[in-house]
Amino acid sequence: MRNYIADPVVKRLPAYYRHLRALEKMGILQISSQDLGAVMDLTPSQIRQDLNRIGAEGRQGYGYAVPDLREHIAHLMGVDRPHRMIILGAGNIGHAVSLSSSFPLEGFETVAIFDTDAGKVGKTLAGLPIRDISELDAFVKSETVDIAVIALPADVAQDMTDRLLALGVKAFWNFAPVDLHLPADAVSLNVHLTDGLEVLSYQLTHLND
Amino acid sequence: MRNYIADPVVKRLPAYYRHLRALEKMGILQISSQDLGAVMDLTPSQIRQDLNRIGAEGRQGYGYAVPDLREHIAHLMGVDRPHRMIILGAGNIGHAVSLSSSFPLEGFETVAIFDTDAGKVGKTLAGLPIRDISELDAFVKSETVDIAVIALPADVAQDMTDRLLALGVKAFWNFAPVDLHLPADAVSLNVHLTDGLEVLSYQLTHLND
DNA sequence: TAGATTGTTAATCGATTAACAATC
DNA sequence: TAGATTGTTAATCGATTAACAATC
Repeated sequence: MRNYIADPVVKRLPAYYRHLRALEKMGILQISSQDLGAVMDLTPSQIRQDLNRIGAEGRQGYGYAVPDLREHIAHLMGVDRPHRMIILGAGNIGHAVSLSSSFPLEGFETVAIFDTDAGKVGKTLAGLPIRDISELDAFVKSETVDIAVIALPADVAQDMTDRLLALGVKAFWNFAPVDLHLPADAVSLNVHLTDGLEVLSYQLTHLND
Repeated sequence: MRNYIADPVVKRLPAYYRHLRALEKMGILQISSQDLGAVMDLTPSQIRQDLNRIGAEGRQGYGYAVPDLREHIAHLMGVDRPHRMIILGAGNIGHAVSLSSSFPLEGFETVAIFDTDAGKVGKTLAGLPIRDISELDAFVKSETVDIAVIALPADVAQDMTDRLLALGVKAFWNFAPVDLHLPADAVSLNVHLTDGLEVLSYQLTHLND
């Protein structure tokens, strides 16, 4: 528990990762907190605090080694190993997640898709068969499942989550507009797309305040 | 500028709105900061600070009127008026946003979809024709467009945003994995779905710390 | 070596929580 | 009225920024 990293820092890690990859692709292999701050719109001080906190090391007088830092952050976030995902719900969101080409690039592989709609079951989506929900238990028991994508209506999201928890699934990427209730040994990320749109609406409405 | 509301408060508004609607649907028309805090997992103190800050009024001894409060927040966020959206890019994300039934319920209506792919142009999506990008300027000049949904690859997101800015569009809901650069009189919300997945991966990886 | 930049402590800033008088 | 709960000020907590000695 001593290597606990504060939530605001964890939430910045993907942005560090994203910018470091872009820098590396541009051939920039070393960068100071000053310059990285300019790229990411953060203060150099915050960058040094963050990187120090996550155990990354720079070189005084020179800065940070971009590839090393990127790898360090990838390992910390666990994206240097593959993650197997199942998608619950073959609606709009289920389609978009399964068809996305960017998640596999980061090691997040969709291995199964489930739905209750008899009209969808049996069809193919992103090269995978849409399975009937009755096959869920057997699938999760026989295959490794790291993350469940909840792409279901709000009223069934918690029930399905409970069922998956009972099967041992520990991580939930939730797109239903509810906040999932979880035990302490499981984690979730609630996306709430509409919430974001409402925040944008607020900002647009108050552009001239 | 004196009715400036701090960012953390603004980001909580959609959650207030969501819970207040659920409470109202359950027939709960009055609620104390104590009880609302229990529902939303916030301290009563924070709720009173927030509501006071946004100019909502409660009744000492009784609590807050749920319908009034919901309407107050809806008006503050601007979701009590319709918003017209155009979608740039008819890929996975463009499909999901256009086909979603939840955004129209909140007054966010998709009025046009554009793509560059000749194979897609002319087809119908969510009851709308997919238009060629060459029609963009004429469309935006003749119709009201409140929000542009950037559902494009990262490498063209900024260029398209600049083009829309020149046409007078002020709000951007960006799903491309880049941070848009905007003038001070425009607003954007960057969704970064992959970032969320990476945070989830971090939490899953460090479940036992 | 001299200059640049980190690592880290101290200062500041802002958000959250606590407390309680006002009042419904 | 008495009890409950707001509105609001004060205290606390935590995150960000500043500063600078250490050192590459």
